[in-house]
Amino acid sequence: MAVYFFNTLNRKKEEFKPLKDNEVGFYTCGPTVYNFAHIGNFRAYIFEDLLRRALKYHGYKVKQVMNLTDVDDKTIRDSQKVKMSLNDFTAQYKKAFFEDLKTLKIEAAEVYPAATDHIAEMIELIEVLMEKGYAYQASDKSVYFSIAKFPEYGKLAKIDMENQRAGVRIDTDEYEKDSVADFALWKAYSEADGDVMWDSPWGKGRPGWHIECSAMSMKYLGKTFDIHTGGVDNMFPHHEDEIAQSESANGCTYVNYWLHCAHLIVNGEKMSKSLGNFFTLRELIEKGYTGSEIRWVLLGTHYRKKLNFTFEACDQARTQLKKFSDMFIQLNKAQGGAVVEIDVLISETEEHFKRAIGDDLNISDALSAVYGLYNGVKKLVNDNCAGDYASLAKNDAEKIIIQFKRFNEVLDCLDFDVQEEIVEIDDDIQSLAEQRFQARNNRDWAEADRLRDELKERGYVVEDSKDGWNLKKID
RNA sequence: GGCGUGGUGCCCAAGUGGUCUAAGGGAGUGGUCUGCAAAACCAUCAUUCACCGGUUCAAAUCCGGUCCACGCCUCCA
Repeated sequence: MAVYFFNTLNRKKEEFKPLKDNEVGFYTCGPTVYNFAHIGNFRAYIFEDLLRRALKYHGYKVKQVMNLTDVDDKTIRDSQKVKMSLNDFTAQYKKAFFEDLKTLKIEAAEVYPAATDHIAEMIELIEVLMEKGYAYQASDKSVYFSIAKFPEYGKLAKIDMENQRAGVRIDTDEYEKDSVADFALWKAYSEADGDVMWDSPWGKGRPGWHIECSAMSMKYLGKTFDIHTGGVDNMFPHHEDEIAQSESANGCTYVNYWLHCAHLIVNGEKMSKSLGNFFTLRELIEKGYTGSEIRWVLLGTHYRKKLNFTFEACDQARTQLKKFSDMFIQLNKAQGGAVVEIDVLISETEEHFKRAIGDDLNISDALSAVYGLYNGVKKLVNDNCAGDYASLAKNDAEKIIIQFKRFNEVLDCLDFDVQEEIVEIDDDIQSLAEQRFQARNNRDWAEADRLRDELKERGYVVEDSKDGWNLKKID
């Protein structure tokens, strides 16, 4: 089954053809480790996780590389603020990042190269650019890439440098450059960098931002590779600069497919600290949401569409995921002999799902396939088993669960091991419920309702069932 | 100023020339069940796709214009 992606390079959906038959190499711009990642960041990482799982679902072997930017203005600035070494400072956020990935069940990439471990590779690449005449050292000792030497500059972001607003980015430091848009490959050491510096053929300093991605992707994926992803904001200048550097140095296409995800907004507004709508994953977990619920929300909107994050959506996620868990609990009870025609439903929804995620990661359509199975199963059980899952044949129930697990290879939000809620309940609550049960049996409705209200006040909801009652704690 | 994206029911959200009187979810409504509830289940829920024109046998989907929202052009995913 063919896979299609919307390629930013020409703004069209294209059939995906990897360099190697069965293997896909892709590079995803990772975090700058100067703080806890926020949900906007995770929108991008979830998108990339969906990409890798969709590729695997379609039978590809994947090699994903995600960089960790552990040296730049922000990491240096903030490590100095707290008087920590750059390494110690970034180490704590790297650790936090990996913990967060686990919370959101984002699959581990094959390689997580850190910029500071690849200074030598970056220097090597800059040397090639110097030799080939694409780079120059300015009077401020920094090394810049000359975009005038790369006529295709702007092809990704569709930016025509002639028409750009002149002046906005010129500050006093930048007069050294031949052209304002030239970007730094190597930044000469300045006092503000403290003890952060490396030796290079151009003197002490540190790498520019863009060069790490070019150097590290080349090392782990080759000079040309299949897919490169990131947030839309990375399109320009970051990815444009990567293309310029890499293609100038290597003389070949850098990346075949560029995929960019749209931003996340919160309650319709851009997420920002001043609006008070800025959330890290950790804050949401503290509010009581689970990783699966947040994953479901972040996964649920197509990656090229702005995702409006709301608490309402998180609550909906809880409701939706619970529906699936409830069905799994029921399916696990199957032990009857009723055989239902399940195979067609399974193969249809499987095909639907696979086609959808292969169609530029159309998650909405894919989820409709999942609900197709869900609703189809309910209908079969209603029609053939009078709604009683216990009378369903165990073998059929297992087939259904296997298919949901198959979907879960991509979604990874469904929980198959939920037990029916057994709440630890105090004896006095238990006895209130008991008394109410007795009152009901005695048809003393007034007393029964009074006891129900009392239980409610104490935080429990009573649900009557055929042969007794259930107590549920109110959240 | 330049470039780009998007406006689909109460909310979220697919569909991008005919199977669309528009998928799916949430909420709502009606019903079954129940002493009443809750839960569960069943049913129902846009002749319409921001607006105005045009192309076409046929448009939510293509073209032009208008309005609105947003992003990038300032190392923020």
